[in-house]
Formats: sequence, structure tokens, C-alpha cells
Amino acid sequence: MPDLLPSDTADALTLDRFLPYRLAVLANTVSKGIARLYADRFGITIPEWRVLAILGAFGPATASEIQGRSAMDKVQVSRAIARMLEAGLIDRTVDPDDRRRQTIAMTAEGERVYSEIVPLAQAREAALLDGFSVEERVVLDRLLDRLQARAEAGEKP
Amino acid sequence: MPDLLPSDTADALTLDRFLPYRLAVLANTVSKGIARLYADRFGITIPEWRVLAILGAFGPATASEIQGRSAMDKVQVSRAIARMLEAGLIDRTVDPDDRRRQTIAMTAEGERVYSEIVPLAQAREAALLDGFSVEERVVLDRLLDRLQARAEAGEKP
DNA sequence: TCGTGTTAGTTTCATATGTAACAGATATCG
DNA sequence: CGATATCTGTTACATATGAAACTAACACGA
Repeated sequence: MPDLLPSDTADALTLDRFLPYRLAVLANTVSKGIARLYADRFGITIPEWRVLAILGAFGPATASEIQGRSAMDKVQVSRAIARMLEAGLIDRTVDPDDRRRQTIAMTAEGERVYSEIVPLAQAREAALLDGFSVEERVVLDRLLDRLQARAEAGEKP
Repeated sequence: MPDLLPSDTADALTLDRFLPYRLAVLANTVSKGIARLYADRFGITIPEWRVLAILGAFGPATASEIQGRSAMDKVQVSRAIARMLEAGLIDRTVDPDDRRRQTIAMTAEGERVYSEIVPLAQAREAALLDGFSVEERVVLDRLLDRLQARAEAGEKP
């Protein structure tokens, strides 16, 4: 019998078929694999990579914009920024109109690291999806979006 | 193509469509939702819930068996066991044939907590899949298994 | 039975993380 | 104006985590 179907045995729960557990294990396996791509080579962490990815995709941004686009909380963003400033991957300039805000931009070094990581990350994503047909990728894409929406909907009540 | 902005480069990567990132965010959203089910009410953590789930599904087991069935490392299992012993949810008996091994079993209290959590967890899983047809559940099930296999395959090389 | 190697499980230590408190800047409303 | 609220970002503290060192028990060959 396939899993994820309404169970006939009412109270049995097999951990390795339990969707939240499977998602946690899968995400963890994938994250570790990706992190190894840049942890050793560039000495950056997952939050730092995410900041780079946001800046690479959208250009300079404030910390709160990065936060909004990355599902990281502001403490994670603040700490990632601190480390990246230290490492010379980004610089920041205070917004003259609102001196609370600081616009973050990649340095030339940050751009260089970014442009090296992106192909590695994309190759890893492609490897994950190796053997998936176009149709399967579309289905996966939609199912993940729906799961995310359901997960967020279940948060508030 | 002019290279005015990083986002103009051909190989741009949009974080919120990047599969590893999406999996991480989804798993995190789901895990937090589930954890709230038992964190407040029963005072147990995710590793402890996993130990309970293993014991509930397979019966008494040693720490290393729990480890093998749960994708947790032995440190996590050891710490979960220590807390659960303290809380009276499990007890352990030294294996007379091999005194390094300790068989872990739920206490009556552990069984009670387990039997209360299982329906909550299953309801949460059902809520996640609400609106998914049987066919969609089957497809999701298979895609997740294949992704997990691909993710593990990408670990070694 | 001694020595070496292996296994089960625990502890240590350095780092990562989340919550909450915080400081500084701006916004609002009387 | 001026008091208060709100926003941006940082810091402090307590807890969680993972890697590696460690202890105790067993295995097995010389």
C-alpha cells in the first residue's frame, strides 16, 4: 500500500513514512551536500550563501529586504552580514534618508565568489533532479508550493 | 549581454525557486508546526518525539537501533534518551549478553504520551496533504523517495 | 591471557541558534 | 513641539548542536 494515504490502521505511525520526518531528513541531506560545496572552498555558511544569492539575484538590498526574501530571521541576517563584511564579500553604506537602514552590496570579491558558487549550486540541483522528466519537475514544483502553502496555513490557528 | 547587474548574468539563480532552499524552508516550516504540538503540551523535543515514534513502531530497541532507524546521530539519541529517562518516559535495562548495550523501552507514562501525540501528528500530516488527491499523494510519495535517493547518491563522490 | 582492535554509548568543547532585551532613528498624534 | 510608538539592526543569554575525545565492554588472534 502506498504511503501518504489515509491509513487503515488508525493509530500506527511509521516514522520513516511520516511526511514531516521525511521532509526534514531530505532537506537535511540536501543542505549538507550543498554546504560542502562552499564551506571548505570559500569558508562561507548557509546563511552567508543565502545573502549572496539574494544580492546576486536582486542587487543591493537592506538587511530587512534580505530578511524578507530569504525566510531568515533578522538575527541570522545580521550575523551573516557581520561575517561577510569581515571577509570582504560585501560592503554597506548608511542610507542618508533613513540612517537606520544600511544598503548591502557585494564587493568585487563577493561577486567573484558568487559567480563561482552559482554553477556549483546549479549543478547540485540538476544532480538532484537527474532522471526526472520535465513533467515530473513541473509536478514536483507545484506540489512543493502547495505543501509550503499548507504548512504556512497550519501555523496560525 | 551587458553585465550591468549580477542578475543580468545568464546563469542567475533565484533563491526562492532553488530546490535545496525550498526544501529547507518547507521542512523548517513543517517541523516548527509539528514541534509546537508537543513542545508545550508534553515538554518534549523533536529528537525525543522521534525516539518515542521508533519505540512505538518497533517496540523496545537499543540506542544504536534507534539511531539506525531515525537518521539521528548517536549523540542526539544519547541525549534524547537521557532526557526521557529523567522525564520517566522510558526506562532501560542492560543487556546481560553484552553489557555495553541497553535496551530502551517506553514506560506506561511514555506509552500514554505517545498515544496522545500520534493522533495530533497524524492530523498535522493530514492537514498538510489536505486537498491532495490520492494520485497526487502517490506521486509526491515517489518523488520524495527519488529525491532522497538522489541526495544520498550525491553525498559520496 | 595478554594485547590489539572494535563497538556502544557518554562527555567535552567549540560553535550555532533563537528569544528577548536593547540602542538608535524615525514616525505619529496630541 | 514633545511624548510615545514603531522600525532597523545589534547584542546578550541560554540552549542546541556536531565533531572528536573518551570510557567501558567485548572480540579475537598470537
